[in-house]
Amino acid sequence: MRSQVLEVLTRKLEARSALSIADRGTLLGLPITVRRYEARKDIILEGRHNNQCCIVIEGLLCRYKVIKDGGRQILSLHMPGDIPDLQSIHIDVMDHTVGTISAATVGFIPHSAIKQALQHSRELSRAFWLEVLIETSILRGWTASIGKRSAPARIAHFLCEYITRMRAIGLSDGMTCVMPLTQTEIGDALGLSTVHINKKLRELRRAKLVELRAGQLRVLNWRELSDRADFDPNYLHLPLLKK
Amino acid sequence: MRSQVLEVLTRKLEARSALSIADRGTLLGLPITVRRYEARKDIILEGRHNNQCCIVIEGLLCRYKVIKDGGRQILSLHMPGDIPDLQSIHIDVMDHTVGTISAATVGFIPHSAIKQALQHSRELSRAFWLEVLIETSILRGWTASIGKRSAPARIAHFLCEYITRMRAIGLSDGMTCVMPLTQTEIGDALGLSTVHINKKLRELRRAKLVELRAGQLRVLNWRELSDRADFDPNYLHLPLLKK
DNA sequence: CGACATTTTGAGTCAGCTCAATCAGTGTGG
DNA sequence: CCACACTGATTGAGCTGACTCAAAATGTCG
Repeated sequence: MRSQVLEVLTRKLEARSALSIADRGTLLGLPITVRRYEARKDIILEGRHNNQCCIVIEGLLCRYKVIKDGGRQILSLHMPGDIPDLQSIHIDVMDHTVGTISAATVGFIPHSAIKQALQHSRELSRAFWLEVLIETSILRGWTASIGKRSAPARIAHFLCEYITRMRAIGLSDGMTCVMPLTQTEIGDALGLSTVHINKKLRELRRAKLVELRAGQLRVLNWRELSDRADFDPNYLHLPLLKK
Repeated sequence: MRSQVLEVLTRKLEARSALSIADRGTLLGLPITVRRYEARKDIILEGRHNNQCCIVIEGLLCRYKVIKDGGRQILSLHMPGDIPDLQSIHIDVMDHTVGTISAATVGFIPHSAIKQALQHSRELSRAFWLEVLIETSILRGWTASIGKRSAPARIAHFLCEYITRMRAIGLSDGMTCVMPLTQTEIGDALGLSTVHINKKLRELRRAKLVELRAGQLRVLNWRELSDRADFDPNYLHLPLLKK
């Protein structure tokens, strides 16, 4: 059970990095505490200190900031295998909150254990670095999208990115996947109002590009959708994405 | 001359991390090539590979992405001591472009030399990590600002952040500093049009909060400006900023 | 079935955009 | 020293994408 949990992390890292048997062993030997969270619960609050990292086992997490008079801005989504607060190893005060979108199973690993593991393996250290750097690249993608894309393009881009990431971890066939965000949450992620999300989503639906119902996303016309989105998966730095 | 150049980096890192004499020596021994760039020139292009990191010696750099039909989004500003493309050590293809805002002096250090230095010192490695993580934190601040703040608050926040960062590296007294961005560039950074920047900037000027002329920024009423901006410097993770 | 969350739709408003000049500062050549 | 060129700042006049408010419809779950 415990090792099944760490298996998720191992698989994630191995998708991009070549780990030795020893590295694998180190990972699987990490001390981990598992907790279950309901949907829409905070896990780590902005302003708090933190002496462990959380890793998504199952479900969807997000990071967000609350802006005065402006509601909240979701900054990232985190899927199984992700470590949303890896930065807390070196930065002691959280500058944002980590919470759940859907109900989720989350593992906690003490900083001390992670630091020790990283000191013992150069390759493991590189693998963790890489995950952080790719997350940052995705964040840059979001920033550019929010800053410069029209609402329809922004929504289309979001959907393309979401399903591409889900596919990369084996949770989608590239056409269909689970999508637990409400329209309000999509708005919080894209810097748009709920009502506007709804209206533009309807247009995408009417144009037979996507379906989004009951927490299921289905892409009907990838070509056209990714075209409207100006979607280029380069920034996701995926390993062997044959497309 | 060469060591003066690396001095900028050393000072930056030492502001946040305690480096040993040996670490200092390692830094000052890094092989570096110095180049001078004119204002508004690209240094590393999106899509390219990269086998060295650039470090800002003097002047202002930025990173940006170009969005189809949407112009460009500036993703970050880089001041002396910053290493804008540190992520290229582990990610081989650039997902954005690095270029100059003002004329700038830039140093280039081969990846191989940096990797070697980081392998030899745990503290140095931590110091470089930290710089990357803080830059990411600043990026999150931008994302939230672009996504959720009104244009006036966004501009005020940008100015607060800019002068605070300049002050942290000794290039401002907290009230005045050099500000080489044109209004178009401020717009590119904030996801706003040039015209709108101009109009909202005028309001800040009329309210006697700031002056911004001839490449000089002067804050006349910090209290009110930072209040309108909802500015909380926590996310800059500055070391000993007494404020 | 009832309570609650989420989605959908309509109507009206406004922040921020585009287009189009004009003005100001700086540099260049004669 | 002046005319010209060029870049950046400013201003005015609409226009519209996205917002807010409000209500109805639909879905979910104990």
